[in-house]
Order: sequence, then C-alpha cells, then structure tokens
Amino acid sequence: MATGRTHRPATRSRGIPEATVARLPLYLRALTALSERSVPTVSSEELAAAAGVNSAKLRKDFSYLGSYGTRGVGYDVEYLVYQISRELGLTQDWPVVIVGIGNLGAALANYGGFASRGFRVAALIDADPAMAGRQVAGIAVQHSDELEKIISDNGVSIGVITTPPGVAQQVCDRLVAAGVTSILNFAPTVLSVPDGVDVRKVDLSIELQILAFHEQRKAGEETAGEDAVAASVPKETPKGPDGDVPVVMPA
Amino acid sequence: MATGRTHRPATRSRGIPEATVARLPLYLRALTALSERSVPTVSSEELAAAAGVNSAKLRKDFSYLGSYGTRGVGYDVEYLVYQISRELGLTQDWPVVIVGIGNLGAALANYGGFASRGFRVAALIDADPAMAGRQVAGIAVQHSDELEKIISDNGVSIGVITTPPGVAQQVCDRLVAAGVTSILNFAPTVLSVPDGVDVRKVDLSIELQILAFHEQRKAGEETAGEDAVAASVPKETPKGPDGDVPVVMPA
DNA sequence: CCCTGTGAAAGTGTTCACAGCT
DNA sequence: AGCTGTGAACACTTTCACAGGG
Repeated sequence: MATGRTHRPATRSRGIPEATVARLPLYLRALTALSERSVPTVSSEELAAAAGVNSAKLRKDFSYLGSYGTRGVGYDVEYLVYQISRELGLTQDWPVVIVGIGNLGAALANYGGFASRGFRVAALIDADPAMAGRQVAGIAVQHSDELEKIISDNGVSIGVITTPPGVAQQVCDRLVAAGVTSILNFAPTVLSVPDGVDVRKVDLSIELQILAFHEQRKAGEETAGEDAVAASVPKETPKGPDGDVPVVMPA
Repeated sequence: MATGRTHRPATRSRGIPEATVARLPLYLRALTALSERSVPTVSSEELAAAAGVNSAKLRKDFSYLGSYGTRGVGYDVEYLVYQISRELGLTQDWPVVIVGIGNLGAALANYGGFASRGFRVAALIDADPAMAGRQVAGIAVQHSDELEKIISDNGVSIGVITTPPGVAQQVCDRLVAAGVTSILNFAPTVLSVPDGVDVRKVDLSIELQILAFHEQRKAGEETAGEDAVAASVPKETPKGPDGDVPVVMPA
C-alpha cells in the first residue's frame, strides 16, 4: 500500500479486500461486547447495527472469510470472535514499541485497548535523556540509543512513531533498519520506506480539515449566498502572484 | 457520510469526490512547506512526491477544483495554497472544543498543527471537578456543566471527543443538542447522531489491528507452512460452540 | 419463513495515455 | 518541448435482490 509495487504475484492469499480488512476490527469489537454479555448468536442485521455498517456489507465481508453463519439463525458469537481474531493475526501477541514519549506517546502507552487485543507495549523510547528511566503507564522509558537492541531483543515488528515531525523520518529509518516492518505514524510527515514495509498514518489535523470542508458546505447551503462570494472568484483568470492573492495560513 | 440519507438532491456543489477531499490537506501541507522555502512554482510530479501520492492522481484531484495550473510550467505555490485553503474552509477560523482532558485530550490541546491552519481551541471540557480550573496548554479546563453555554457562546460547530468510551455517546448527544454538527471521535465507540451531523472516527487500536493483519501475511509468506496450520482449519464443519473453540481476547 | 451467502448492477476511485495550451 | 487537464479503461467497493439452506 504505502510504497509498494505489487511484488509477489498478487500477494497470494485468499485476497481479502482491503476495505473488508479495515472493518474486521469493528466487527470484532462489537462481537466482543456481545460475548461479554453472553449473547450466543447474532444476526447480520443486529451485528451490523452494533458496528455501524449496513447488513449487506457485513455479510459480503464475512463471505470473504468463509461461511461462518447459519441460514435462518445468524452467526455464533464466540466462533466468529475466534475466526476474526485469527484472520487479523490477534491469536498471537505483537510486541510494539512507541517512540517519542510526549503527551501523545504517553496517551498511547496508557490506552487500554492497546494492551488488550494481542498487542503488548514492549518498550517506550525517547531521545530526551531526562525522560529515560521515568515510568509511564508502569513502563520505564528507555533512551533511543537502545532502540536497535530493544527491537531485536524483543522481536518487535510493529513500531509507533509519536515524535515531532522533524525526527520522524530518521526514527523510521532506524526502526526499519532494526527489523520493524509495520509502522503507525502519528507525526505529520510523509515517511518513505522500502518495499515490504507498511506505513499507516493517523493525522489529527487532516481529520479536522476534512470536517471543516463538510461544515463549510453545510453553512453554504443554508445561507446560500455568503458562499457565493467565494464561488464567484474568477475561475478563469487564474495566476497573479504579482499582486494581492491573500495568503492564508500564517505559520 | 456517517448516518446520512442523501437528503438534498445530490448535496448540490461541484461535488468534489470524498477521496479527493481527504487528500487536499496533504497537498496543503506540502505546499505550505514549499511556500515557507519561497518556492514559487511546482510541477505535479514534484508536489505529488512531496505529498506521497502519484502525479496522475494529484492532477485529477486538482482538476475538480478548477484549472489552477499552467501547462508547460506547473502550479503557482501561493495561489494553490489559497485555493485549497478556501476549498477546505480554512480561510475562516473554526472554534473547536475538546471534551475529555485525559492524556489524549491534553496531547491534542498541545498539538501545534491544531492551533494553526484555521482551528482554535475554544475550550477544554472535563467532567472531573478536580480538573476544572487547571491549565492545559495554556487554557483553563472547564467543567462539563458549562458545555452547552460554551458551545453557544463561542459558536462552536466542531467538537472533539476524547472521553472514555462509556460516556462518549452522552457527550456526543449533548454536543449535538447544543449545536455542534461535526464530531471527531477518539473514543472506541460507534456514535449515533442525527442526519446532518458528521462524525469522523480515529481509532488507534483499529489501525494496529490492520497492521497486524498485514504483518501476519508477511510472516506467512516467508515461512509458508506455519501459517498452513491456521489455513487448514476446516473451512467447512464450522460451528461447534459445544466444545473447545479457543476463545482469544481475554477481556 | 427467516436469514445467510452471493451473483449482478451500480457507484467510486485510480491509472493510463494523450490532446492541447504555454 | 514540457506539463497540465481529462476522457476512457480499469479496478475496487457498495448495494441490490434473490436463490437456497436450515
């Protein structure tokens, strides 16, 4: 996804669509809640509602995993929890390192849904010597000099980057060189990685900007006129850096 | 998106595709960096590389906004920054409230990319009376009793939820009732909202689970055998809650 | 009769490749 | 000659609607 040319002849596998993979954790969460309430079976309709999707999509998604339901009845909750967990690779536990123990790194270290569900915070790493030794979420922060050793000693293959953007790429390079092949990046930077390494990005300000876009549309539709000022900006006659194009965005 | 029936006859507007909207902030960030380095123009190829997409996609995206480039030359950086900012609604500033000032809420309050780019943290709100009055990121935390008043006094239309999952829905309901129409939800819960309210979700554990899925695939391909145990689990002969289906996921 | 599983249709998004402007 | 803007082809995703097992 991130960088990759397709490489292997279609990545083998029963090819579960990416969109489906992205929803499996959602189903798993809903199923886990049902399981805790000792609900034995659930219909596609009910489960879909709990997961916030529609039932046709859910059934299609499950059809990629196999035929795990019973017609006329629904799905066995425990069995489905197991199947999805296995499909997602959560039957094994994944040691994870978090690099950059600022506010956000600390928040993640403390995040409960992290420690459960197959993930274990193997180490917290920070470049600030003053942080080293401090306890965060019951784990001692280690200095980044130790990064390579920590990765290989613990067999870590997943890294989380919560550093300032300026150092994210170099942290990423070190993680990858040490053997990490999956990265969750919270720094607002485009990371470049070699083939075979997956990067997922979480970007707070991008999410807000997308909301702002839709918010603006709503406002424009109601008043339907205020917006017209912007809309009537000459679409042709572009260019004009020689003058007064108002540049927004101070910093 | 979240709940919505389509409502208005195709949402009017020049209908910029959702996928394009999601990339505009990426382009904007890359362009802002170029602008800071006083680069006057940029080609689709260069900008695409900086934003981590391919150039055909970028050109297609920009074509939905209008014809802002010059053939044979490229795009004027300042002009494009302005056009994208306007399109995203960032030429106005958006007051935002953050509800739930734990680790994550504090991280967001301190997040720089938040305060710039048109967003202003209008208030931090927490249900814990002990938090009220404390300063976080230079802003005094207010008690949630004040929520409705804060929303209406500041004309807030965007809310960020960083509460524990158990209270997320009720916080959401109060935000919506008070006039918020866009919500960024960090709590691992499916929020239900009335039509016309947008919800975007950021879920840390889901991202990790998606990474684990791909990570598992990589491991399976290399060893190509270990994985076969799982793969040979009888696809037919499902069901069997009467016995030994190993249930993963302790709590 | 109920609810799953799935082909087929419809809708979105991405990539190609080149016409057309500067 | 170079680079944008865009139709047309392709790929992926969602939705529909119903066949078919329990």
